[in-house]
Amino acid sequence: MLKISELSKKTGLTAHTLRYYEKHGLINASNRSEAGYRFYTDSDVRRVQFVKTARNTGFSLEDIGQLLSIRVDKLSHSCQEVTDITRKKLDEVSAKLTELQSMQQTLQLLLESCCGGPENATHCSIMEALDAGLLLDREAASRTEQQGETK
Amino acid sequence: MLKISELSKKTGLTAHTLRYYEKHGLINASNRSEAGYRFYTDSDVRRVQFVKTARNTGFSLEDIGQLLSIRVDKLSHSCQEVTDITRKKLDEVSAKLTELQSMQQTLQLLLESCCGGPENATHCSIMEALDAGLLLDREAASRTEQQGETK
DNA sequence: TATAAGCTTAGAGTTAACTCTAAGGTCAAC
DNA sequence: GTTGACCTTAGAGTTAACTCTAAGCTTATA
Ligand SMILES: [Zn+2]
Ligand SMILES: [Zn+2]
Ligand SMILES: [Zn+2]
Ligand SMILES: [Zn+2]
Repeated sequence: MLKISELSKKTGLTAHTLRYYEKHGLINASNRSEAGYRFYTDSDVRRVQFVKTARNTGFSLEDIGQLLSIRVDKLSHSCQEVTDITRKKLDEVSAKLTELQSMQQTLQLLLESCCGGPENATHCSIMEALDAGLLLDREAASRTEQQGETK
Repeated sequence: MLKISELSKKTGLTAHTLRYYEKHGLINASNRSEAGYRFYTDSDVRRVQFVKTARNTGFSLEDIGQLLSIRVDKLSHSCQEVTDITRKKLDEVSAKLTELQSMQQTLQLLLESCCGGPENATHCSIMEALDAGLLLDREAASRTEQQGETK
């Protein structure tokens, strides 16, 4: 039987977060002391670790709530339900990934185009690209910046 | 001179968002009608488009505030200031990307390991992997699932 | 027994970027 | 001259997942 601070140490989640998860129905302390202190069983600990693992995998607390419902009554739930949740999350992650990759590429091109030096920004190709709606390709940006540098 | 709804159409930002940006010091309407209606000049429009482009590139509104300060007085700012902002954002994006890629891989492995079928989830390898803290590799997960399938 | 550390609760605050509402003034058209 | 579309403001609500605070018990240690 662990007290909340002990569970906190064991899981790396703060006591605040554990109480937050409890308030939101994800976890529970099986027992309480007479004074009301939470006491966690091994089973409670495993549930918390499940939540933490799912969290690290990217699932939202709402997703995790569903996964936990399945976990406690696997006979009443199918693999398909589990994959539905997983695939939905994968799709979200993939979409976000695509968006971020596009941003990364744009930012890299911007950085490559700019001299990054201490002179004033009147010739800055990053500013120009943002002004132009990022229509410049790498070469055009580079050309523009060089004009500034060499003038 | 455009009214706010016209600027909205032109930029794809809602009138609400445009007022929000104004409240936060990013943009402004150069003129107002006697009744207080906002009127935007071409210069205002270009500034809004700059904001939108920077936003699409991933910059926060705070970043954009700094970029705008540079934009209106390029002589007092250096390319280095611009690249500092850009590199910081690139680093953030790259970090997030790494995190999401790890999630994506985990989710893909989970999906590959699970049959996704209509039978009950007592044998589900996704649930097992989450229970085990995702220590299972692809083969182990697959083996586990197959045991369930073939019994 | 007194001090400190740890526990309890309800509830407020944080973050970013919107998003929306209410209450009312303005303007063009019919 | 009255709809109806559009504009104004201040300010509240949204989202997710915490994060923290206050006020007050409890427990362990010296
Ligand atoms: Zn330069
Ligand atoms: Zn530059
Ligand atoms: Zn299965
Ligand atoms: Zn399965």
